[in-house]
Amino acid sequence: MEDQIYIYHAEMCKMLSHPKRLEIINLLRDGELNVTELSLKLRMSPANLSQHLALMRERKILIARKEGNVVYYRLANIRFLEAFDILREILVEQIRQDASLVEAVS
Amino acid sequence: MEDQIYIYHAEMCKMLSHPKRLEIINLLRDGELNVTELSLKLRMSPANLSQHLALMRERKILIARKEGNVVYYRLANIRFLEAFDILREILVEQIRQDASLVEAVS
DNA sequence: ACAGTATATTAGAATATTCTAATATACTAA
DNA sequence: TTAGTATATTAGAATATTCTAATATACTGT
Repeated sequence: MEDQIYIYHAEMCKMLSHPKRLEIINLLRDGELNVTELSLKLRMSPANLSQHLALMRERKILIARKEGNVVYYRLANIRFLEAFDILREILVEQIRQDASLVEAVS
Repeated sequence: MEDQIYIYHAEMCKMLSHPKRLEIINLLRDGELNVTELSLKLRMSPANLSQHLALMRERKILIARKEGNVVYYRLANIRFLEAFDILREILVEQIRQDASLVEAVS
């Protein structure tokens, strides 16, 4: 079924549909970080973070590497950053347009 | 708040997180289509389609143009297709890798 | 004004997602 | 072996999303 590819595609997008998961992707832009480091930077509990990381691991957005007691995460594919960046650019453009609309009215 | 941009970004991704909405974006790749046309191609009820279109309009992913009785939709920004295409490429790559893994094992 | 067509909206049930809190597992070092 | 640290898992309540079915609105042609 051709439909199936859209279902997979949507599932991948779902993984990008949470502010903290997006922030995780952005934090891992320059390389790997462990769970404690991520937890501090994201200002969220390790338990909750761990749930998001598990999802992203399952959907092959992240790869985990265990070293002793510590688990390091990195992006499974650098191209996720391309998609991330394009969407953010579109967003910034839209916000800018909305702002200048408000300008024009006031 | 810097967090706010991640929230907007996630909301945009949410709009891409449904198979039918992704198919809508792909169908509008080459220009506009009206609701009846979309409804036929997507094999979904006009009522349900209309709900998805409304969401995508609100989030400025689509633009509607009314001509008499008929409403034509088009992409608000062609760059959504760039994001769409990159994610699909990543996906196809992943599926291909999984397939060759199955090969290797069997 | 009326019937027919195109699209939109609403209500509400079914399902999915997300969080917090509690508990479990894996490892390290004393 | 025991205590401490890092990470993961589970249960379950709160919230959000999605669908179907019914109804509403807007327009066209007669």
